[in-house]
Amino acid sequence: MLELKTLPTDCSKRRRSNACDTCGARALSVCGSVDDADLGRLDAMAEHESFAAGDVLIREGDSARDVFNITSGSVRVYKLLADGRRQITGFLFTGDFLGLATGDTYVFSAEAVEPASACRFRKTEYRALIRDCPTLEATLFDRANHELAAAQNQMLLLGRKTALERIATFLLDLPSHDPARSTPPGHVHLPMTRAEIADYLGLTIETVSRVLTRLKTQGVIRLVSLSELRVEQPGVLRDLADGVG
Amino acid sequence: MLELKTLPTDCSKRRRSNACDTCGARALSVCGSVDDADLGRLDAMAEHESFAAGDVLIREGDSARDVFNITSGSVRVYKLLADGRRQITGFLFTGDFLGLATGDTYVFSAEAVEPASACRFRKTEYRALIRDCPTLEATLFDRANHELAAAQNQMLLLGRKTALERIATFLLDLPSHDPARSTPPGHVHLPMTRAEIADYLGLTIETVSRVLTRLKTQGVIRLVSLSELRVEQPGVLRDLADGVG
DNA sequence: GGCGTGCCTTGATCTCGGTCAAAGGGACCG
DNA sequence: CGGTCCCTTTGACCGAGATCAAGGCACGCC
Repeated sequence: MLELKTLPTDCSKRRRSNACDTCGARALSVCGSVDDADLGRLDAMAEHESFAAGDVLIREGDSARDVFNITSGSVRVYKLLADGRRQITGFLFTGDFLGLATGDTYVFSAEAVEPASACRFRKTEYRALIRDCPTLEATLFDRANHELAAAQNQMLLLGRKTALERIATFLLDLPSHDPARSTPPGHVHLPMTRAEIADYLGLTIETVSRVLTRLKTQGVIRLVSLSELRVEQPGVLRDLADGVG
Repeated sequence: MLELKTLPTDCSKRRRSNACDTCGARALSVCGSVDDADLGRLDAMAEHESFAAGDVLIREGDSARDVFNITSGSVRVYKLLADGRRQITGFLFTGDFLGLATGDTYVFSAEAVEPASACRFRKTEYRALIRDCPTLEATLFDRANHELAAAQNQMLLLGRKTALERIATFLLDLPSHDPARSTPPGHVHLPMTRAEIADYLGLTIETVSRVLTRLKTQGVIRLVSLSELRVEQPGVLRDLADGVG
C-alpha cells in the first residue's frame, strides 16, 4: 500500500471507468437496480476511490456534494457533541449506500473503519439518474425504510437495554450486515475497536470489555483474537439480546 | 364523544368519501404530491377514521395490511421488550405518514396520544398508487430521509446526552413537529404524559419531573399548566440541548 | 532485542439516574 | 362537596455503569 502513495498521480486512489458491469459489489448494492441501458451512464458518473483506515468520506457540516456506494471494507457514520462525545449511528459495509440525506450540508460524518473502497457520485447527477430510473428510486426507498426500521431497533437498544443486552444484540446483528464477508456461522468479525463498539452502543470502552469478558467466562462466546470471536451459545445470546431472563 | 360511541353504526368513526380535495391536512401531508388527476383515486382508497386517546392504529407483529396518514391529533410509535420496557421512537402529528416499512408484519406499534384522526389505506393499493405517481414516491422518499436524519439525532440523544440535555432538546424540537398547532413562539404544548416523555427520552417519569422542576426553578422555562409551558430563555435551553456549558 | 505506542483488560471508587415510597393536585363523579 | 382515580412531584436510598488508575499485550521501529 505504501508504494502506491509514492506514485506521482492519485490514479491509484481515484479512477474513473471502474467497469460497473464487472463490479463485484453491484449485486449487493442499489447499482443492481440500474438496468443495463443506464449502466454506461452510471459508469461515467462513478469515481472509484480507496480509503485507508481512518480516512474521511464525509465531514459533518461540509457541503453535501457527493453520495457514496461502499464497494469494500467498512465505514462508521457518527455524530459529535460540542465536547467531543461521539455517537456512532451505524456501520456500513459492502453494498451500502451513503449520503442521500436531505439538506445542502451533511448532518453526520463518515470514516473508514478499515481499508475500504467506495464509488463517489455527484449528488446532482445521481439525483438525475434516480429521476430517470424508477427501479433505482424504488430500491433506494426500500433501503431507506430498512434503515428506518434498523434505527428504531437501535433507539430501543440505546434507550432501554442494559449493557449486557446491548452487547448481545450487537454480536447477533453484526454478521448479517457484512454480506461480502462469508464467515462460518457462529463466527463474528469485529473490524472496529472497543471504542467504536462503545460509541455505537452508548457505553464506555471499559464496560464493553467487561461484558465481553463476562460472556467469555460464562462460555457464551469465545474470543479467537481481539477482532474475531465465536458464538458458542447462540440461544443464550438471543435471549440476552431480547431481555429474556 | 361518548354519544358517538353509542351510535348503532360506526359511520362516526370510519367513513369513505372524505373529500381529499378539501382536506385541511393535505397541504401538510404527502397527499399534496398526488396530482389532481389521481386525487379521485386517492379519495376512493382512503378510509377516514377517528381515534380516542389510547386507541391502537398499529400493533407490532400484526400483518402489515394498512398504511396511515395522520390528519389531526398526535400519535406515538413505540417498541416493547419482553418484560414491558418501552421505547417510544417517535411522535407523529398532522400530515405525518405511518406504516410503509418493509416486511409483511409491523415491527412497531402506534397509538393515539390524544384524540386523533387518520386516513387508512390498503398498503397494496397505496403501493400501486406510488408506482403510478412519481411525485408521490419522491416525496415519500424525501420524508424517509428526513426521518432517518431525525433518527440519527435521537440516537445521539439516547446514547450520549445527559437527562438535562435530553429534556432541553425535546422542548426545543417538539413545537417544530406539530404544523397544525399554531402556538405563539416560545409556547410548547405537551399532549403526552410524563411517562411518554420518559419513554421517548430513555428516562424515568421521576427524572423527567425533576429536570422540568430544575429548569423551572432556574427560570429557563415556566409551567403554564401540566401540558403547557413557556420557554423563557431559549438561548440557555439551546446551549443545554447541545451540551454547551 | 529493547522499547515505545496503542489498544485492551482489570480493579477501585464515584455518580447520575433509577427505584422505592409517599405526599400533593386536578378532573370527574356521585 | 367529598371521594376516588390518576398523574405528577418530591424525598431517601440504591445500583449499573462511568470515571479514574494501573497494568498487560501485541506490533512496529530503531
